[in-house]
Amino acid sequence: MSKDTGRQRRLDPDRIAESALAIADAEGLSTLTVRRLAQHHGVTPMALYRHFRDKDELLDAIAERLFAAVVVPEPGDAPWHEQLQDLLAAILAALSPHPNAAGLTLHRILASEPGLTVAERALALLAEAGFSTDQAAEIGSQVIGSLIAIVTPAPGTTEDSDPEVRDERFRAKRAALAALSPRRYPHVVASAETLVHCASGRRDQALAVHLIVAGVRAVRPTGSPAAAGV
Amino acid sequence: MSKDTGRQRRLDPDRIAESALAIADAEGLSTLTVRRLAQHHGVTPMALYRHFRDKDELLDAIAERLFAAVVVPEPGDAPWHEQLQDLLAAILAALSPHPNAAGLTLHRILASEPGLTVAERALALLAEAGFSTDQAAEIGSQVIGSLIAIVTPAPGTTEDSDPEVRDERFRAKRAALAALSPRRYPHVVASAETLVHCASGRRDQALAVHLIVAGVRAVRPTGSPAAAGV
DNA sequence: ACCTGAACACCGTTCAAGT
DNA sequence: ACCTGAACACCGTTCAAGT
Repeated sequence: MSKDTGRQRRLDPDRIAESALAIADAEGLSTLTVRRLAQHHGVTPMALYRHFRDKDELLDAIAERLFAAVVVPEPGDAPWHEQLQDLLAAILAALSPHPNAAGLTLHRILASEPGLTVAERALALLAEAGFSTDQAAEIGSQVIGSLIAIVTPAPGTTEDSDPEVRDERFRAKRAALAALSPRRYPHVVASAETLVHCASGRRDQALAVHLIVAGVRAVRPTGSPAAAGV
Repeated sequence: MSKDTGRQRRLDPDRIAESALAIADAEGLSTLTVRRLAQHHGVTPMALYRHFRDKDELLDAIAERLFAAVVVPEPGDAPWHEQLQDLLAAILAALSPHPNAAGLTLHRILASEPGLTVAERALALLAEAGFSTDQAAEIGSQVIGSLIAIVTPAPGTTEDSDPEVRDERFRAKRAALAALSPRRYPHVVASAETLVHCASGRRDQALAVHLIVAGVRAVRPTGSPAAAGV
């Protein structure tokens, strides 16, 4: 084994953020503590503070990783709304493997280079659609927020590693809804099964993206812009 | 002073939840601790556990208060989408005075009577629109999530009581965006001002509701239902 | 430069008592 | 029935040392 092969410090920001995300994925964001993370690296809690100023900066790094995983589609000739749909699908594809951590991205998209790349592409498409810069900012913020809402499950649904505990809570929730008065809450009782599914993150993502894009198209200013796209 | 006038225990769940919401409003959800809440009532932390099983049940009570503040419009003769728009506006009106606590409602709408009342009305309108029970559940979940996204500001924007500290952070964020390369992020830089406004919760709520309702209308099944509404 | 160890000021929560 | 007091097992973070 030569000395320069695999030469790297035990700790670096990337490896720390990676393992932090893994912990959040496996056991929930609330179990991700500095002390637990340090223990996972066989190190004192304070060792991590050489690489992150505080815990919030660690969470920033996780959000950055999530945005970096978005495969932003190249600008093409398709209508703006099709390209927007593809971009939203790409964001969802990056976030949905990490439901416990996805919420971190909500207010951090402008705080890292990968996030800015995603935001820039979205705003460009909205400008192409004919929205003013202000409208594009408003709508872009709303759209990213809706996307996070799609992917973020109720706390405690993904966090328990024991599938029995999860299933138990699942059944309990369904039973609670089924026990409601069908006279007072007929639609809630009728939709109980699907509502519980939605609460645990198993949403129809294609429908949700469709709904978002359709909404954006509908509020588009009527005067058609110089750019392409129906 | 007669004995039966104003006779009530120092602590009861309603008063506790009320003051808890006030603390969250004033100084942020992260400063709402059991110990701080107890101190506010001049009582030992454990005294609160006579009225709430744990902190999560306290948060449930706050969410219930928020849903209870929604003035659900009476069913009327207007088209379903107008009634839906009014319902969403009513929810927004109840949540937006409490941006720091609004996020609590996301996954708790089915956990209290006032929340169920709101959910039932929304599902009824979606059924009237012609959606199946499953579709209505999917779409209703998505809509409530988007609403929360409208009202929830970036953490730290409302939490600091000092307006100087808030303004300072505000300026810092705007400056950071303005300092970006206009070649790489032209649209982000152009929208910087509005993006920062949106991040701090000052969204165009009417536009957002319009976008949501328009999206719901667009994904509506084409075969028009027996019920009224264009 | 990178990590340790002890300490500080907090958390939510349990348990056994008090009145 | 309602509240207290002490304690437990945690937090994030500071500071002063170690190598």
